[in-house]
Formats: sequence, C-alpha cells, structure tokens
Amino acid sequence: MDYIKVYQIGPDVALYGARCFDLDEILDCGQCFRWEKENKEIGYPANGGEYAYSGIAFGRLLRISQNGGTVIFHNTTLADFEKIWMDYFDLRRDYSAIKELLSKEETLEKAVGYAGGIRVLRQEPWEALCTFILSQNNNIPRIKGLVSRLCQFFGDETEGGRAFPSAGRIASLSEEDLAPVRAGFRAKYILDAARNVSSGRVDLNLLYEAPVEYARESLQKIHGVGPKVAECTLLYGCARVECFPVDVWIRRVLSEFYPDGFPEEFAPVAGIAQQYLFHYIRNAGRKDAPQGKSRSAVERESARREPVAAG
DNA sequence: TGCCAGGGAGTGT
DNA sequence: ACACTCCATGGC
Repeated sequence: MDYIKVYQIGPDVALYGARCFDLDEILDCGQCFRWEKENKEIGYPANGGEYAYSGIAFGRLLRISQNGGTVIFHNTTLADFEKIWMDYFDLRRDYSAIKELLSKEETLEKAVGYAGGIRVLRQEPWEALCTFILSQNNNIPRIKGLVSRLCQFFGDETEGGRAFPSAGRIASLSEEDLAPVRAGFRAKYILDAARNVSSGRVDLNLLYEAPVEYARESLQKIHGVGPKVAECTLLYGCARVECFPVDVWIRRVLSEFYPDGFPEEFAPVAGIAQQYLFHYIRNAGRKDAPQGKSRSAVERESARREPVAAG
C-alpha cells in the first residue's frame, strides 16, 4: 500500500503517510485536463509548501491538497472516498512495488527517481475517450481550453462547476452546436464517438475486462480514433496499465534508450512506465538534466529514425 | 504518396 | 515583433 491510514477529520478525509503521490505530477502531466491548481500556496510557509487543486470527476467536485505525505480530500466523506477517489487516484495499486521493478533498468530508474509521485488516474472511459480525441494534434493548454468550453456549454451543473457532458448529450448535438467549443476538425470525431457510445455500438463497459486487442479494435471503430487515442482511452479511462500510448515524446525515448524494443518484463505495467518516461523526457534538459544528449539532440536524432512499434 | 484540415502554444530569430 | 514548428487522424 502507498499510504498508512485514512481518517475522517471534520468535513475532510485525510490520507496519512502517502508515498508515490505527488499532486503536481499526477494532475499536471498530460493525462487529465480538468484540474486547476490554486494560484497560491495555502496555509503558512512554515507548513512546507502545501498546495491545492480543484476538479470535477464522476460528477463530483473535489478540492484536494497535499503537504508532503499528508493528502487532504476536502469536504468529502469516507464513503465517497472509498467509492470514488480511492479508485480515481489508483490508491489500491502498489506503486512502490512497481517502481522497484522498473528501477532494475537504468533509464527507468532515473525516470522513477525524477518523478516518483506519478499515478495513473482511473478516469471515466467516456471522458477519457472524448478528451483524448480532442487532444489530437494539439498541446495541453489548448486541450484544457477545449475541454473546459465543452463542459461549460454542455455539461450538467453540479455544485461548484459543470460535469463532463454525457455521451448521450453530445450525441444529441450537431456540428454547428459544437462550434463555440472551437474544436476544429475534431468536432465531427467527438460526435461520432458520442453516437457510437450512446447507441451501444461501442460498449465502453466491456473495455475493462475484454482482451486488449478486442478493446483496441472496438474503440477504433469510431471515426477519428486511431491507435494513439485508443491506447490513451484504455490506459487513462479503463486502468489498462498494459496499454502504452506512443506520442512524439515517447517515440524519442524509445529510439534513444530502447532501440531494440521496450523490455518484455515490464509489459504488464508498460503504461505506468510510459508515464514516468514521459515526465522525465519532457522535463529533462531544463533543470536536473540527465547526462548525455540534450532534448534537441534527441529530437534531431529520432527524427531520422523509423518510429518504434508500441508494445 | 504526402499534404491538408483549424488553431493556438511554444520556440527560435 | 515575427516566422516557424508541432500535433493524430482521415480524406483526398
């Protein structure tokens, strides 16, 4: 377990002795797009840099803050924590053991040491599918804008914000209705996704347990969903941690550090390894750079090579 | 085959 | 200040 104890403290739930848990690394690493960091540290500086995020998932607003190994889930109950946030933050999984396994290999050992507080969120499959369709050919700040407008215009009101709109709601819209989202050519993709999901032609509930090849094919029946978006949906929406999305950054990592392929023994948790590597390669070269080539050198080199097939 | 779509953010000059 | 690049997918 990556924590020691959970308590109800007044209106909040507190997680004590949390390990492998860093809100910045979890919520701001490109796996989710609806969490906002409060622009100031809370409490006193002597507290050691406590900070907070707010977001909506499963139709619930959550404010969450962290100070070292203490994580506070504000205004929630133990029942809701067990039912929603425990799984959302993947707290039933033992990341300590996974990190120990991955650290057998040199590059991953560095990556794990660099951002050891990452966890793969278990988001709702529909939200993951929809947001990763919107993510294509896009950068994170803009994706956040698109998702925010989508929720603003079409999400149901909850206390403190708007929920992610259901597939049924999106399916009822036209491309013109979606124009204010400014999703560009992606608008028709999320319409097709919404229609397939709400009609049951693509059954997201099957994706958790189905053979992974079937799950991939099923998602790719949607117009606008290719291998990358399918892989992201399965990893971030269904906790299929064997799934391994390959974007340009991961392609660079693979060509630079794993030219002969990603180690087979890590395949069952390749998606988690991918998260550590993604964070590492994107931030390496700024501070704390890994020895060896700069990012731009890696980019120039990988640009000349064939992409490496994903696991 | 290789470019384009629609747009904004990041980077380099 | 300005130009240039990036991006996942499908259509042409």
